[in-house]
Amino acid sequence: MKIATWNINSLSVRLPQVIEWLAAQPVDVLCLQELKLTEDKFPLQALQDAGYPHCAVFGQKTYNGVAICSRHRLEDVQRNIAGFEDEQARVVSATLSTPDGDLRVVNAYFVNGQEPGSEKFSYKLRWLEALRLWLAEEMKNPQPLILLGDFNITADDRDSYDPEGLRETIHHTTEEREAFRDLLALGLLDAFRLFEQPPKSYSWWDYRDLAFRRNRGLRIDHVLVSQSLQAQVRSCVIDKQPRRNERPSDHAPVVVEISPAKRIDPNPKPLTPSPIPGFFG
DNA sequence: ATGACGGTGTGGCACCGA
Repeated sequence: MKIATWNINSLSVRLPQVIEWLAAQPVDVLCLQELKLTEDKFPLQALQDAGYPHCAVFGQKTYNGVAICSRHRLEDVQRNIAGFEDEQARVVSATLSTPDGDLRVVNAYFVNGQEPGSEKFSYKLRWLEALRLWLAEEMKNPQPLILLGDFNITADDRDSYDPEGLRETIHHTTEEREAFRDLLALGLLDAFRLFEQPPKSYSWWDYRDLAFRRNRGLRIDHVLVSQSLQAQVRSCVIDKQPRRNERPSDHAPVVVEISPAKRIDPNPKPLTPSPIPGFFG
């Protein structure tokens, strides 16, 4: 089971790249952020034709917008954070129903925050706290959960091309990193850091100043899994390939692979006797 | 220090992203 997250910065513009990427990386579930379109403009047919008939879409005009596109059925679709009034379409969650069991998928486009001290920054902190409180309730459910998307936060200095020069600037502030740690404290793990990774691994690069070519980037797109899934996480990688496209998104997709849970067989078959005489003495 | 790049909107630029 492969699940991906990708901020595509306008689905209208990036649809051909999304379809092309899915052909090369046929993940089971693709979580998209920054659709920048309303639901009536969502290219459902194209995704169905690509093998993703189950799409939970939460859009709005101009900004934001998120979607979960899946090969498997999606149930109990929820929009935004329960108990938090929000004009902006930033979260869509659904229960992924597979033969190997259910998984709650929470796809989020976190608030950017612009600049510490700004009105948008305080909105970011309120949004983060609301998310934490809501997920604390969600985590009481025994089913495994995955929280993924564009977090707009570097978890620590390894996630930034210039941690010293950018200290306490947006995506690097103590408040944001504390909010990230508070999410982990709910019982979630940063899937990317479960594995050895190439140094200077980033998921976003500014369009300007040849930032991608110079690898001046940030890792702000994250995959967090509930602890019960830890033993099943096989890999977590950033796919830089689509960032090399002609008119790319500024973000690269992140792909996590999760193996099915090993179940204890309640009726194990008795061991068959060896056909080789005398093998067992 | 600033702007650079790219997307959207009903525009002649401003706003937003990160």
